[in-house]
Amino acid sequence: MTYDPLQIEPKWQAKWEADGLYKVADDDPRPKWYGLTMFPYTSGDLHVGHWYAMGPSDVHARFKRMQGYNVLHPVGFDAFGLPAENAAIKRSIHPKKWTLDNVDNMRAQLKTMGCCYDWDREIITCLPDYYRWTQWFFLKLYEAGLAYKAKASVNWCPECQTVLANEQVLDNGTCERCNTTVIKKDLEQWFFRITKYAEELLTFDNIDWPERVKLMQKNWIGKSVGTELTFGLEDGRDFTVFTTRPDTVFGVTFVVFAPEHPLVQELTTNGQKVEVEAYIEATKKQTEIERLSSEQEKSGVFTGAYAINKLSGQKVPIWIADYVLMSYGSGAVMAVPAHDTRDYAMAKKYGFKIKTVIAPDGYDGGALEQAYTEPGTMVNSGQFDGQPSTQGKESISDFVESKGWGKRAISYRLRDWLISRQRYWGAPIPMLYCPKCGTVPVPETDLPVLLPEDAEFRPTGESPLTYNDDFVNETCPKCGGVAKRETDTMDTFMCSSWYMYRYASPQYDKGPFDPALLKKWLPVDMYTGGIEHANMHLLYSRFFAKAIRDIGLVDFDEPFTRLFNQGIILHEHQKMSKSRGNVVNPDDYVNTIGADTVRTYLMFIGPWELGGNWDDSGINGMLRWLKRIWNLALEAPAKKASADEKTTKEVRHWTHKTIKIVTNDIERMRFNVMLAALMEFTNYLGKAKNAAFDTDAWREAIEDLILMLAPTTPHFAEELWQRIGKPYSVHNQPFPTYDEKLAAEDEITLIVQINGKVRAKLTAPASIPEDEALEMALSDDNVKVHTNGKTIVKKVYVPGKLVNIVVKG
RNA sequence: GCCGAGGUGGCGGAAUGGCAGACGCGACGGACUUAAAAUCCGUUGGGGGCUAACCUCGUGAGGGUUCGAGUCCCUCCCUCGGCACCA
Repeated sequence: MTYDPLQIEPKWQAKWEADGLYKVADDDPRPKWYGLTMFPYTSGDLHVGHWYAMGPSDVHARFKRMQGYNVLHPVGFDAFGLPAENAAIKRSIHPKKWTLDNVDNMRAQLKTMGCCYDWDREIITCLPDYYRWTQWFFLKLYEAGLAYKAKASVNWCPECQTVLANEQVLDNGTCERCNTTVIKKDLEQWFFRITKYAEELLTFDNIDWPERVKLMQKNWIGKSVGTELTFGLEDGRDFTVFTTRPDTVFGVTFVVFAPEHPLVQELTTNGQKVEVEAYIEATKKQTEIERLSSEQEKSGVFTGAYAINKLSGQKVPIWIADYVLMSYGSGAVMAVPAHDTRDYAMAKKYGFKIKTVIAPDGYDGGALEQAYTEPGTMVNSGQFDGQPSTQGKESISDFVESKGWGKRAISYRLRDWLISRQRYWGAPIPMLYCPKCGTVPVPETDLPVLLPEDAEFRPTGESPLTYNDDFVNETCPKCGGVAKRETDTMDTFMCSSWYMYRYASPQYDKGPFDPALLKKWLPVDMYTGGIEHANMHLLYSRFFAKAIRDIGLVDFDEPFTRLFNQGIILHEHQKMSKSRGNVVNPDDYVNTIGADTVRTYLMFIGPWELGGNWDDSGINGMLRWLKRIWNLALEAPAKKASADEKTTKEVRHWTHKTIKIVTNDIERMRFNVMLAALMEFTNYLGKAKNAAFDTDAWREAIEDLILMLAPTTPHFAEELWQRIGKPYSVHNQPFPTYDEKLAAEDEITLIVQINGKVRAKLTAPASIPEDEALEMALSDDNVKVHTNGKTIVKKVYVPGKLVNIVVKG
């Protein structure tokens, strides 16, 4: 009988399911271990990219199981959202049907992977017993003052007919879903106050996350330390600017307001009105990206008004320009052309004075060729002259604070999280508007606010729910009068900000989670998924954990203790996408060579974090390898040689050496190297078979090999385990452990170098002392050739490794 | 522009500062076969050398540190990712 994956894989999947092999018990006394993979979006079919995300993380979870942990490794479906709705519209079917059909399809496909999922814990975010709690969390955040409604200039996608979070706008100014150019709209929207946690989100203490993700989040949050300065107006009023360079305040030669700044309308003089209005209109027409492009030439318009620099007493003109943003700092900046490249460009174009106040080393007092933005010595700055500018930042801030002209301040680039969506397929925001009582939250006991299924969900720019009278008209829970429901739905990132908690008690109906089980399972010990969520899901989830911690629902600060980002799997060296038509469907491979081979091949392509190109030319190598193992384990050699002690010792050495490498590599998520080590081991066993077969050492080697393969090829290992006569199930066996003494080499290859070049490779005992090693090296023939007639200057000995002899002449 | 990751045979890739190219694919040669597939054995970085020992060049380019550099440092080139008029 040869290895036949198509026969054995369905057989074991059925048996595992019937036996509940992967059911996770909450009362298991063993230490818990929570390994989570980012749940898939219900986009249709599973492709090779899903396997790449889910296969290796299943291997790691299975490894932890075998190491004796009570492992929670659940799966579910991220099921609300625009793609489902758009696809449903295109096909003229209901998003619910489309989504749940996809769930059925994807679940069936997932089961063919042979992962150790406990399907009783599956969650689907678009079902009422889930989104009820999404709404419940909204109410909790509202009560805590972390959810608020405000009019804001928001990103609007004309194609999707909805607002987008900043994170959903690509860097070319287009919608991440449909690549339509995003425009700005002023709308009343619900926000979560993520900015309240900006500072805490910058610290990553006690979590083991990749540096690049931490850095991406730090860049996204964009902390700047500076000073808020007040400037005077001619009518005696004040306004504020934010600057990181208070040391340059004596160099201010004009002030710039964002076109939307509320003071602009008041301050603009009659003579400038026409020009200012025209500029504001032109700005509105620009996309955010055009406006923020540093490529674009600077432009601006004079308001006719003047500001007074309190420190220098100078009067400077107030302009408006589109490069100043209302949403950052105070929407107004002091312009210092001598020391800021943007202000310099404005000054050159419109003829503002350029006043040097920070002197570079060796400055001769002449005009600067370009803005000097580095530190230097303060000049033309009154009482502060002569100070180093770094010190000047502090002394000017002190001075300003003492005068009451401003204070030290911190600005963040991070904005509050906009969660309203004017679309149908999402969790309704559980709020009511009463003409008498104002904004009223839906009482917890009335949850869920069900998403009506009979809605006309074509996008119109308003939420489709607006046209559903049964949904909209409601009684005010406070006064009993007529109230109207909020018709916007929530951003789906809200659903995924708390799903990891739901797995702890997925059927619990008295709250989003059973507090005792949450305490048992959370936080997630190992979270894996793509890095594309660095500034979205991963940041929102961290915010969410901190927010509900402060509400008193959880007692940890971070939801994911360790994070690992796998890379992207490409096809034809491009990202897989339906529109490009290069999506690889794993089913075709599963139905011909089996899931175990696909799992193995995906892990062998390269380091998991780097991703790689799917090219099936190498996949046969994996199948060949598994077949070789099959024969190795099950077939007696044709010619049996007699076993000697040297052979059995060598077999044990290889076994333990391999266990050591494999254990280490799975912990490090270096699956490609782990497989290489297992291949070397099988190559060795193939050579040793004739002599070692039927010895205890051989049987141990085969058993340990099967156990080491169990996480990677669960069906294959189960079948072999049974065929060598071991009791079901291989997946309840402990992972092999190694004996350091047996794993250690007792003979080494001693490398002999002359001037750093290898001249001999000698076999020596691992414990060879320095003098013996040198003697052995120097008596080698080839070494003699290279040392004869030369003076030995130096001898280097690296124990157990090499000798380097340095010669001269 | 700033920050980060990376650049190693025909290909995917391996290598705590210590044998560069593990492991796999592909290719070539051989065994088995009427034949093919499958399987098994061998060879496989370039150049030289009796296809021997061995020598030599070689990890994007150029310098440097070191007994010794794919690995550390400096300068530069290329690819990918993030941020980008953020005051």
